[in-house]
Amino acid sequence: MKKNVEKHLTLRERILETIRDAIMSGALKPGEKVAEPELAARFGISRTPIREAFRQLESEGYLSVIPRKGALVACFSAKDVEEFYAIKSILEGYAARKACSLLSSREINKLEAINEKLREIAEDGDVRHFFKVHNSFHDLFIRGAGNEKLHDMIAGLLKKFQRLRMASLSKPGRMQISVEEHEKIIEAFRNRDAVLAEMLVQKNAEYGGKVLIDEESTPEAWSCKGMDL
Amino acid sequence: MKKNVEKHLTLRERILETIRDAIMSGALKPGEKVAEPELAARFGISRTPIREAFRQLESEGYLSVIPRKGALVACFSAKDVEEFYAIKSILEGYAARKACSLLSSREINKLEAINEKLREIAEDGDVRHFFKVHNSFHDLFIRGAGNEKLHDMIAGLLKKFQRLRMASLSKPGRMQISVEEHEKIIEAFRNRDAVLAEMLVQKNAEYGGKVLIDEESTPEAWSCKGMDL
DNA sequence: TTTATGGATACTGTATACAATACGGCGCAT
DNA sequence: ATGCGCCGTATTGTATACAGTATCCATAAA
Repeated sequence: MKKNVEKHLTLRERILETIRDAIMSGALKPGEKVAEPELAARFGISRTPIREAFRQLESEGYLSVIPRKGALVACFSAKDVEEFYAIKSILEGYAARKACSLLSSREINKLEAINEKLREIAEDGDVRHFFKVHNSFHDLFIRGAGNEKLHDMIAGLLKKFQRLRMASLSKPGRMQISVEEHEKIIEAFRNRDAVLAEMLVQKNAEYGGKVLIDEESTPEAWSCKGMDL
Repeated sequence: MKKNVEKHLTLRERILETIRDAIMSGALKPGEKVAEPELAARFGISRTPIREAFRQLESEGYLSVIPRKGALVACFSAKDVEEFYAIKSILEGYAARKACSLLSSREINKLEAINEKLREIAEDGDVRHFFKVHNSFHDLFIRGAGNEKLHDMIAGLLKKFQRLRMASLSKPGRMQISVEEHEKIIEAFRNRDAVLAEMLVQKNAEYGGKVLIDEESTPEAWSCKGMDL
């Protein structure tokens, strides 16, 4: 669309995106082995860029690389999920508190518009689309906190756990609840009630986590229970 | 000492540590170019492991790699510093709040012991030693929050900004103040006053940042003002 | 004197070749 | 039949070779 100019991506960068997308989308499943020669053959390139991409994916937490054994797609334990949502809750809550006094009314209107769109999408039941727009909602007020590093940090976390959050939003009625919660959050922003905004966002995040954890005992898609590793 | 058995580190892992240490210690200065061939020659190895280490260091934020140009040691802007300490404050504060109800009295005693040691070291004025023990103090109660991911996240952040924190602790009187603040934090832990503990830890972190930022205008060691890049 | 241009040089990006190690299967002994 | 050990194969770790591009400097023109 707009970035067609930048065709000078290195192979490493492209393969990095490709693998990361495959992991996020679930095409590569947790616990699954990812072999260099196979990928090299599949994409018709040498192992070198693939290995370098592996190193980045390892640092980002998408792969677990065991020296001289190979790379596995990272798994989540129930504890990981719990911890993730706790951290998400804290960071997003803080972002909301800060954003409360920084957001322009124009931006708050934008949030309102996004949420109305979400309401429509929720009725259609298109989870993937909902997810995308939902992200833009959170992105907007998190950016609004004026702390880039915080924004990047949250974005990185969310990306890594994308599959989980998608699963959370897929639970019946979850999308509608989300829209209503957003409504309250927007109201808090309008009233410049930082304490309330922080609290609401925290609860919102925590709820997302609970939805997943309460359903434990079912062997969720993200777990690796009983895998040999 | 205990892990001498594990001599089978890959070259990549060793070079990774070496470069990271060089950056953290300041041997490689912010903005400085890091060339692959030079390192390869210096350590008598090929470029391959070095390049892979670069990819990890890039993901960890130690290097800025510009495609087809090379790698530079990452710089900090005043905004970076500000944002860093804001995030540190939030995360450590939360850790303290959680730890408050989870720490055993045995662990609180340990904190007390560490702080007494810090008091002694502060009198000697050995900043490096103080820094090390100081880290173990924070590490203890952050682990005490029972959230591993949170601990790893904070540890990663701190590592990246190690030079800054060292600079902060080096300011005259800073070590003594730190010891006194720790004393109050321990007291809050003993009284299981989670709200107070969180507040104190937050203030403690914020203060560390202020010390650095207030001294701006002086071209600090971590800044890259006026560099060509 | 300043700027533009061209080529030499050096570095990055990628491929390939080689070395070292882990895995799996087969045979043998108990 | 089962367990142990050896060997072949496959995969990872590292080195090297080669291609493409950016940088630097010298030379020439304005």
